[in-house]
Amino acid sequence: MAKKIQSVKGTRDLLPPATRRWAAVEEIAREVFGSYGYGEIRTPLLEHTELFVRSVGEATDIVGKEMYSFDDRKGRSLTLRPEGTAGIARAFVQHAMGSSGLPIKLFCIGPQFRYERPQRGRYRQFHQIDAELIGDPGPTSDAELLLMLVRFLERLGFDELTVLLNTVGDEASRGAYREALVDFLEPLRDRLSGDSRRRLESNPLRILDSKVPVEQELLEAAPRLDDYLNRESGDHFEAVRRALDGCGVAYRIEPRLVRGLDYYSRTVFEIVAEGLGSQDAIVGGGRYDGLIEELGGPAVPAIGFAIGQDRLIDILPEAFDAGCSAEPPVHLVAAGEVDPVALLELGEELRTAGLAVETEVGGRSVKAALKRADKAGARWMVLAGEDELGRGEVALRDLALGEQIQVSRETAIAKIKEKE
RNA sequence: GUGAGCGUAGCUCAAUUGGUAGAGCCCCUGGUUGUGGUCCAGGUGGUUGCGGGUUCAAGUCCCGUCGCUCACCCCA
Repeated sequence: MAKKIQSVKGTRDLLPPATRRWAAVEEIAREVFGSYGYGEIRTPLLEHTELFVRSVGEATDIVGKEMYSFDDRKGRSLTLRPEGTAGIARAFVQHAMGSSGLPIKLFCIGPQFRYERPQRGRYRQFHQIDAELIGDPGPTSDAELLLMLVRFLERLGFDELTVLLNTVGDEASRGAYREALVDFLEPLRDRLSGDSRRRLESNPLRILDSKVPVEQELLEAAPRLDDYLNRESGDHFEAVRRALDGCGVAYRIEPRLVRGLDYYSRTVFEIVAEGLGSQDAIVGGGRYDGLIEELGGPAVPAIGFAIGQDRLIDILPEAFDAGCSAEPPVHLVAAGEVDPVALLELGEELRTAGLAVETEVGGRSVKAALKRADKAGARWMVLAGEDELGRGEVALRDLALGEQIQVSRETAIAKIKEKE
């Protein structure tokens, strides 16, 4: 036997019927996001490595150790996208999308890649649903984006999810705070973990959400970010909260929430879920006012989020499946010496009438066909034998009741439709 | 990248102190020359993840490797 080839580590096949949930989630995303004026964008899976280094940030784990990168035949360094925002921002700049008026609202559904050790809720190929609102600096946009996110999750049947909210201030505020935090932590250097010590230089804010208990204690006395917010940043956050309160969006302020990507400014947020083990973040996002300019575009502010589709689908409420299960098709079966073309034609006739039809072309016994139809949960079987075809009729069997009648094709179609 | 646990039929799992692999489900066929869900009978399906070692003998013990799972880290 030849050696079997299996899927690449950290990637997985999504098989039917599970794919129905995926498609249903995506349909609902298109519908909900569409109702807020968002248009779908599809960016390449492959980008120049440079894009992520410049946007996500050199000091981040994503760029530092998780990128799925390789050289192409001409020696150019390419990377399978590890997140969605960078590519969308790149496309915005490349196509001068701002020239047709701002803001631009976009969403993107598709796979992302990170070279990590797989575990539950973490795969090398995973899937995100991104939404980005580009070109409006106002807190009302922040609130509307979050509102849309919450509505989407509600549509899927989630009702217990809470948005964790924080602000990391604008660049000036963050700069001032960063200095204060480093001044505070520097004398305590010896008591910090290796990771945190490294971050003292590269990305001090990330130390804030360290999970090391000792560090948590040390941080109790650390300067607080909100004391360093300038007037503008403070007002912005205040306005976001007021808008969310007004719309009845539940959130919890999480002062330690900072986010792993360099490009965030001001509003940042996250949603974590129960029952997912340690990979429990299902949504992350925030404002990125400097990113587009950083990528050579105009100085245009933006805000967005990414939903982890794999994790989301993992914890979808039970009731969700009922809503996306399809009506099992009518089973069309030949009995005896029947011209296969006549069977195919009959199938087409039923489909033209709007029915879903599964044709049993296996040439096996009627008994076997019935078993299959039964297992598929079908309600109807249309049986076409020599006798029936000769008279222009079919045998219509109601599998639920076990009743069978000889009727014309038209009558059969009418009967099936009537009971649907 | 680090650590731990686990790899036996398509799936879920057995196999005693090492003694040449078995069940249930699924699938196929028949019991019904064209009739399901129950039942009965039969059948297909395995180089025990892969490679090496110890042994008279390895699914079982040892080493390596690959994969899966979980945790750390990080994040979606």
